[in-house]
Amino acid sequence: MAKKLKLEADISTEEKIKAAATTVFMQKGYAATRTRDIAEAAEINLALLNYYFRSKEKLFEIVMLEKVQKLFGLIIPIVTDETMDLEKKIELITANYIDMLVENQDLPIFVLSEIKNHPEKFANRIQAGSLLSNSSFVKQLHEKVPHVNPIQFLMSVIGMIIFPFVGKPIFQTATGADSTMFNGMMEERKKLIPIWVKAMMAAS
Amino acid sequence: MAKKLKLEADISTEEKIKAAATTVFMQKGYAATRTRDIAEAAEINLALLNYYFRSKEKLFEIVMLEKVQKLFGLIIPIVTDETMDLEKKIELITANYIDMLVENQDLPIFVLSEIKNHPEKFANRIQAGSLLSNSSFVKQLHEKVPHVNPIQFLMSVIGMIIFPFVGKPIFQTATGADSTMFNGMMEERKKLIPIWVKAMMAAS
DNA sequence: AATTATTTTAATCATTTGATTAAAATATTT
DNA sequence: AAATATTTTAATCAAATGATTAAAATAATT
Repeated sequence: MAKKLKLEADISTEEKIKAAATTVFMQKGYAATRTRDIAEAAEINLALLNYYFRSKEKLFEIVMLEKVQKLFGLIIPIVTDETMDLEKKIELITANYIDMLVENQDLPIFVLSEIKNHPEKFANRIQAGSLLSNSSFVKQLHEKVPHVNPIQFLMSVIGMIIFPFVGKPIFQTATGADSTMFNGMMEERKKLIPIWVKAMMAAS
Repeated sequence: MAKKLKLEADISTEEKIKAAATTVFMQKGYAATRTRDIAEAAEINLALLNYYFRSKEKLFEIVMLEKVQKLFGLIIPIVTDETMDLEKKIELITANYIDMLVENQDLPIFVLSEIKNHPEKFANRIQAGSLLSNSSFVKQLHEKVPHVNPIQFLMSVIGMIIFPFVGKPIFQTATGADSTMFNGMMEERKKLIPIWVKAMMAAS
């Protein structure tokens, strides 16, 4: 066997396990994942997983927090920006989200489903909620359309962006679209959704 | 113990197990569900579950097919209707879906997540796809807005309707809304979404 | 009422699974 | 090079889990 410098080995082994855990957890969900699946994917002995991460649950929490961050972190700096105008924010949220989701298509269903299965652990810990509610984005929406609850728009925009990825198994078989076609449609949505949202605001 | 007529016992016990299985599967998902959880919820001996349904997987398939039917069955008769006009269809789909989802809030995340976890078993078996693609609803969309892929509208409408329920754990903590407030917002969406979709079509 | 068929139970299996332990291998420090 | 610390492995545990079996209880039929 080849010699390994300590630090390199440390990072490499630990990261290898975490990367494998990320892959397997995202694909199968927490409950259906066996620690042996992760060990096999990481090409390490099962005991090493517990040596580095103590338990399946602890390892999962690390993966999960990273994915929650990835799913919700994107939107916070945009909606809280005090200088950008409303329409620009909508364009940016749409484009950034779709770009990220095209590269991480399993992310939304994984995160939303695991939050639902472990609400006591994650639901409260996500303060994206209060950040959003008090954001300048919500204020701008309220100024533009005072008689509609801004959350109604927020749900719709996020829904239009995220839902195609959540419902992909359906739409895919529904339309016989391959991945290239699906991604092409998502690309098209970066233009469509901002146009639509502006029309929605004007109509309300 | 009270006497039981054979047929009554049959239906009652079998239905009791199926009802309990539905509850537990919907709440925890397939992988996290233990057959003992179901037996306990149904107040029956564990062996009875296997006596009536052979295996956890067979029982799950029965529950799952019913739920898939519930989630997708609603939309088919409307979108395939050859006489109803486009705007009426949008109103009806929205109202019917929201009414049903308010009563079955866990349905979308359960079905979509399980389909994702067992694609080989369910994804292809759902022919809602081809029905949709060739529906008069899609034709009507294409006539009204020829230069936009009708599936783009479909994804948006379904997304606006379903996503609030999928993302409920987020929006709930996000807004501090209780269930009554959430349901009230869903009620409001029955009016908002058709207005919005009409505006979207006019703007495209 | 006696016999047969159906339903239910208690006990138990064989696997799977998360985790631990003690020893071996490797790296680091002295 | 010797001593010490860290990393990795093989073997194993205890608990959980899906499923089965044989017997008991109940219902239906003759």
